[in-house]
Amino acid sequence: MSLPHAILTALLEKPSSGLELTRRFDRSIGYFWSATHQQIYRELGRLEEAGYIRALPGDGPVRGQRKAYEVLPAGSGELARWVGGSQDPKAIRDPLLLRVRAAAVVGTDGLLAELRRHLELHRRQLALYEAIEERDFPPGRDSDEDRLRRLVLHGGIGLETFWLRWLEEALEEVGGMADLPGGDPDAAGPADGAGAP
Amino acid sequence: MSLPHAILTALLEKPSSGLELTRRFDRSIGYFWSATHQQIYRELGRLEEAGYIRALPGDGPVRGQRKAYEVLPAGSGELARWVGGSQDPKAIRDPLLLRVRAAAVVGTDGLLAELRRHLELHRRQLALYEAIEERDFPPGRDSDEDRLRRLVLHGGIGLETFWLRWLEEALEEVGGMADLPGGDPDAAGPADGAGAP
DNA sequence: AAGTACATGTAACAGGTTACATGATTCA
DNA sequence: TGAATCATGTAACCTGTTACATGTACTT
Repeated sequence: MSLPHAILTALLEKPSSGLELTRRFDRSIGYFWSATHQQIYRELGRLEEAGYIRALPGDGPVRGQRKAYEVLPAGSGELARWVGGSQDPKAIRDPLLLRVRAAAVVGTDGLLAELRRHLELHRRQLALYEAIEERDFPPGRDSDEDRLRRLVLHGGIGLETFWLRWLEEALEEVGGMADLPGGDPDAAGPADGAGAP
Repeated sequence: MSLPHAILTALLEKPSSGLELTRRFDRSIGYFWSATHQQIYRELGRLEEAGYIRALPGDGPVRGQRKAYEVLPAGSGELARWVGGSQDPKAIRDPLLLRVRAAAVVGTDGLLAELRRHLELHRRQLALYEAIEERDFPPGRDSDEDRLRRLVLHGGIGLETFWLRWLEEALEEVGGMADLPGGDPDAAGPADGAGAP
């Protein structure tokens, strides 16, 4: 239940049409909650029906034509409720960690190159976030709003930094293995791997 | 497309029934790829039909009765292919970061308590991972399989550590704000927040 | 008049979540 | 025999993804 709230946030920052939102979900907000244009149009319809947003007047309901939305009081109310509510953090669900675990049973063939590729991708993403911080949050300006948005950006920076460190450790470990082919069942470690308490 | 591979990995580590798998997805593998029992049974059916796994002989197709599966050669082949393949890292999609960003426009009411709650949850999770490392990976044992599994665990430890640090920063920032009520549009920062290059 | 970019949608499907249903086994 | 537990499954729904469809505005 986060996409509607992501859209409400984006529209509060600036009333927009579906396509403008789509563009902003390719950067900005999209760095922390991505969405395709199909999702956005579907959700705009629902939000309008729920009375959270409305189409700005002056636009007939024509198909190929721009239609901009703004948030209604009920919408910002719902958003504020959501911000202050309680939501457990979601469990980790990462394919790369899973692949390393699978490599322990079927071998690391091809894994090293993939780890190097990910390292490079995360380096670029980190550089991007750091450039944004320098550009959008120069020292001196620090309204509460700015501080909160910089805090979010620091989340992104921290996550990318984590991945860089982990990938460096992974490259060292996997690089030192002689391409361990199909996992030898008799040599396997604890049956349940990183198991339970 | 990761759930089938998570199941193949779990079954290669130890042939199991659906319920046993469900239990192991509540810990162990589940720390990095969670799944409910409904997902698991659905996927077991598909994997069997695809010829990747088979039910261990000796079990009639009775409803309420235990049915254990093992991985066939085609299954470990598919898993090895998947490990060595190419998959881009997924973009960040985190509700808590999104909520902080929303707080910049609708106010931080209720946020502080939620941040504290998350801090406590992540502390516990980190302690759990550290206990597992101590228990399952004592110094001395270091087969390639063990090193890979410990590497995965270090991923979990690194992620939890990141969250702890970020939440501490967040508590300091948000704690210093006088509960900033509804966002004042005129005082808002850059229209697109942490924007684009 | 044709092509391209802009803009809004529909349809079909896969993966994940929640609620419920059914049968077998054990034990009081 | 009735309740609790183990075990497997069905159904409905929501979110996210991919492919495609339709219409407008601008340029050449």
